[in-house]
Amino acid sequence: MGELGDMESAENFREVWVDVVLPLALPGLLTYAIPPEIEAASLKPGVRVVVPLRGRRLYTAVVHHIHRDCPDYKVVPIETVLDDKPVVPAVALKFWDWISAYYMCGMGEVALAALPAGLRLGSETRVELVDANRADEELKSSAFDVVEALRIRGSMTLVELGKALNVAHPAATVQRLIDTGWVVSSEEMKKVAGPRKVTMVRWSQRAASDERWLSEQVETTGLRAPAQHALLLHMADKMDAMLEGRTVQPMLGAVEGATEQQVRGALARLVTRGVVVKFERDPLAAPARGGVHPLAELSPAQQKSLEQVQRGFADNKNVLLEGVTGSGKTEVYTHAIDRVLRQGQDVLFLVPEIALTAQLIIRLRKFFGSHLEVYHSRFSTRERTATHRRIANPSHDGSGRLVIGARSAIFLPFDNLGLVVVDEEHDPSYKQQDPAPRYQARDAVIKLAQFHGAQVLLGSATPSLELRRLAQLGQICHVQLSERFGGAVLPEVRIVDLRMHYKRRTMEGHFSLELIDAIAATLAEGRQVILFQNRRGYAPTIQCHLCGWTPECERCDVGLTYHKRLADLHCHYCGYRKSVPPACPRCKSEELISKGLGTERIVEEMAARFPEHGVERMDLDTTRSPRAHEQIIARFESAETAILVGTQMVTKGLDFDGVGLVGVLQADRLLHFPDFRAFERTFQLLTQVAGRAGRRKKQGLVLVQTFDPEHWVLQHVIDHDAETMAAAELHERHAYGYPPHTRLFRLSLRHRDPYLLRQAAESFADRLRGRYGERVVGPEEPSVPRVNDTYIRNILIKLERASSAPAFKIALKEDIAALAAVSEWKKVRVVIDVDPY
DNA sequence: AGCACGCCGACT
DNA sequence: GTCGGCGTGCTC
Repeated sequence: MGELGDMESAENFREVWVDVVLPLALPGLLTYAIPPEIEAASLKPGVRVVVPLRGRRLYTAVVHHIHRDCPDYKVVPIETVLDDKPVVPAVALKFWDWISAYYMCGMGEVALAALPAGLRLGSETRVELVDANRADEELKSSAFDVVEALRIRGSMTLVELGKALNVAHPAATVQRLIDTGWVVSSEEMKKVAGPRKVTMVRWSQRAASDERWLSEQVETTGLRAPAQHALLLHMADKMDAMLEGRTVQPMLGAVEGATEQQVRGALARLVTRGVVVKFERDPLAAPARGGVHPLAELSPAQQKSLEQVQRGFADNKNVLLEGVTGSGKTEVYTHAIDRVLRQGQDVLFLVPEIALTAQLIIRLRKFFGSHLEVYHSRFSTRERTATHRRIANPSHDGSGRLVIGARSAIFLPFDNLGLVVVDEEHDPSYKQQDPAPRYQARDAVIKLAQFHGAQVLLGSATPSLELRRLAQLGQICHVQLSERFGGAVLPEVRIVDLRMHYKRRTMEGHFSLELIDAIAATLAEGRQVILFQNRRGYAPTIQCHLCGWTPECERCDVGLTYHKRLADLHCHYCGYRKSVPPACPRCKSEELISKGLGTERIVEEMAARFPEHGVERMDLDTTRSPRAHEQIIARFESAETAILVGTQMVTKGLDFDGVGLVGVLQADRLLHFPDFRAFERTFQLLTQVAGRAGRRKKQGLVLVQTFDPEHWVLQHVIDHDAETMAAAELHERHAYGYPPHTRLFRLSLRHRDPYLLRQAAESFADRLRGRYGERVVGPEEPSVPRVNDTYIRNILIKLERASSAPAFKIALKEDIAALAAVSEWKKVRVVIDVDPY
């Protein structure tokens, strides 16, 4: 840059301001001044800066843009610039803007979802005494404790003080001490978690290449040095077990029969002998590149689908791949992915829940090896930060990366995205429910891909009506893969009429004899059974046999769920728990019986009925620990478990040949769910779970128990007729003005006072009705009208797709502001959910 | 997210 | 009567 340029920037610094995104639930951006020592040119959008907030505390913020609009308030300068290179690339920042506008949430909320905690560290307040010898008689006890602690420890952070004194909020006391000149405080940034270094070991070159020499070494060591011997065996064992030829292992703290000291000594000697090599590295760094298998060969049907997909992409269209369960969509994905990776572009592979995809990850790792990254919010901060950093930097060899992740992976800092795959596109977990941004990752990713000039491949055996409609309109390309791979046939679906079985008394507990017989027959054939019930726990509740009393949550308007194993009652809304009372609190009867059916109870009934077979449960309660899910699947795969009982979890990702029968205990629970998507969802769940039965040549059987055997949705499940089902449901939705023909906005109003809330909600709905007429529904009482002592009323607005959403949103914000302008309603919270689920 | 200002219970 | 509980509001 020439002299003139320099002069210009020097001239400008006083009148340039920077707007930043703070990762906090703030409504908008905050404006800061640029101090003379910071070059305005270094403040590129997407770069992180440290800024003070409220005079003291420091926060990490992301530069949004630089501008010349002089704010009409006093601005504070930013503290420091953290990055040379944007942590959020320009495309990603544009995507943040879009999410914030579309889903009507603050940019800070987007940043909170998008940045792993390791990239948004703030400061801590550190305090120290001004004069350690000052007389302390005048101090009262809380302040005295602080001073005493500081005398012992020198200086402490507020958090440390809180822990040491066992006080939740030491800040007030400390502030008084600052005001009276006892202590001084300073802000220091929390330490940034640097790359972790762990000592790893691997075979020396000689040991790795000369197997005979190595086994000699192992043998001779055995005689006189048991610790070295054990270590060598351990290493041999571990390294053989490792995937894809990774030849490293962390140095192990404990080898059987040896102390850590002994292991260290033994290791040192093995290094001296030239058998193993020690080195340091970050265990989270991308694994060394391993042997990569060639892609699986496609069946003619798959090959044809792939070609159609590629043609759709060539037409610049996103593609919906509708493939029946077991048709091998994954193989089609891998070929499409491979092509993009070879072009040096990144691929994002979205899955509904990463925990359920161990099988998928193993398969993909086989093909893509070190190019594969996995990202999920269940991973530690450190892991997520490391992945974020790797994605923000180009790969070493210039090839594309494949990231498999759950919905939050859409916020990774891709700079050169070529393809997004959305597997099981219909799955409701793509929609984030609670903290804002309440985004639908499947929809958002279409926008993201558009910003990148990338394509989207959406796959499902039971496509959502949203995508079917887009396909009908020709806005996406619809590819069908209707043949099960390897010539397998779709299972036979049979409806079991519970009314008839109850009338004829051919029920055993919650099982019809028809289902019991089918289970027995399947087990006798040596095949396995999956039982589906959409309710975890033992039974929904307990009830007094005499007076009908049922326990309810004190803070929510909802019955408590009975968990037998823990012998207590849980509120699934606020987390409240209490133990089962010994007698009915109303009539003192001791006859409290459990009512209803959950997975826990089914397991109990099955174990009693088929004691010689393994029965296991898979639901939210049994998969809390990180590896539990994999282990349950492994036991099922090895046939150790003969009967697997579960919730939605058993409907996806279980691809085993041994399953001969799938039983659905209460289909009515799904059909009568109070939601406009209940029928669509029922069809999807039943079709998905049915797809677990009978792969390969042998046809599987699906039994669906219901009180409503003629229901049209069930009829379509029997016929495997997604097309007709969709047409009928689309027609219904059109008649009642529901998505996908309209867009929905759900306004959830919340307040502690039910009377006040009702008035505010009525008035607000009337105001909206004045503007939008019949499009406004409600206010309605939700199925759980009170959660945690806060009452809720919902208002739904059904907006035609043709009308302008941006204009609507502006008007809506005005209406909300008008509500808040009424003083007694100021405290009514309005939560907006765009495209609610 | 913090931290401050503001209304109701257990203590000098 | 005060100390202090955490319930809502604001942060450039």
